Amino acid sequence: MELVEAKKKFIESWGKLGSEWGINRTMAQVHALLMISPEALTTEEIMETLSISRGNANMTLRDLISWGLIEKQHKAGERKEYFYADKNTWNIARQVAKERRKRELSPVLKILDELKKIEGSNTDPEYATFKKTINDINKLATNVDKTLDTMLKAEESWFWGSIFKIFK
Amino acid sequence: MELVEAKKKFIESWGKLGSEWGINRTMAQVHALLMISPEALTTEEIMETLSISRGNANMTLRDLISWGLIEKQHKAGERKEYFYADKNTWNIARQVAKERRKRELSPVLKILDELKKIEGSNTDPEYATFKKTINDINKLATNVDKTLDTMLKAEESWFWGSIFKIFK
DNA sequence: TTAAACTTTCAGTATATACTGAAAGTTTAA
DNA sequence: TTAAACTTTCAGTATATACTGAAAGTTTAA
Repeated sequence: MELVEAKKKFIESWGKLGSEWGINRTMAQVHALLMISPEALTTEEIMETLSISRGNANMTLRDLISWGLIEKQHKAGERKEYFYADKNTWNIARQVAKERRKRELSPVLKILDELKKIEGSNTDPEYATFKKTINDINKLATNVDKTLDTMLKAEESWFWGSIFKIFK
Repeated sequence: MELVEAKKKFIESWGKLGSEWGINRTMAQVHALLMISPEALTTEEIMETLSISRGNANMTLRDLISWGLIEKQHKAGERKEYFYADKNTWNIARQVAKERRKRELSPVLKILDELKKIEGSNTDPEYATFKKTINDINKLATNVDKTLDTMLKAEESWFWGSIFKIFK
């Protein structure tokens, strides 16, 4: 396999994985492209490489910036904006975890907290089952939340070292 | 908040969370409904409660079964099929992790493995960056894979106990 | 066997999501 | 100021995804 072909395959796979995880395919592809690009790229170059429109490229790049996955760069004496992706995989994973926690896990935790307060009689099976399920999900979600919190603060080698020390 | 209202809210939230994670909203809602239902339900009851068509209900239920999240039950002397959801949250989490690992993580690992083999010169920045990114992602993905493997075999209390012992 | 009671399929349609491309907006240099 | 070189917006459209509902299929009981 040629490098050019391998790049294509990587971009394609990353896009597919993204779409399976609720991330816009194009966004994942642009991210993939920038991750394997040694230099920052312009909107123009991204549009051309991935065959997408200017509008799409612009929106997607802004989105990636809001996810903290890429950054704008300015080159001296140039008008164009360049886009550069952090290539440290651990940072990427942490960044994604951080954003998803904020955008998705936190709101759910808030709702679970409210739902925990519902009153009723445990002799009512409807109530008992609801109560138990909500409590269990809440416990799990809280544990995940705490683990993510630790992960966000952790160094990669320490994190995996700790995990594997226990899990062996 | 009344129990009825709380149930609605839970089903709605679960559906939203699902759709954010690449799971069909209706599928997540049906699962939510069954999770808070003390008794197994018929297709008919599910259709009515969630206002969905027979076709949709049927497909969704089959999907949930293929994810290992619900099961068919037969009641003596009845023609109808009943659907029942495992209510153990840890089992649910494990089951979802297991399926997503099989469906999504494994294929990616396979592709990364291929892409790792690409040959080239490290003096070529295009090659060097590609190589490094692929290797890093591969390492991370492998670690995640191993951790999931442990999780799949683990008891809930042991798992979280171990995690928090280290993370404090 | 038949027919009632169910489940499954799938063509057609609706809905949600993503994308285009041109127009409007902004910035910079002269 | 002007105009060239860019970026942003967004109405209109395309595409992907989900859903409906009726017809076909299956199972069971008598």
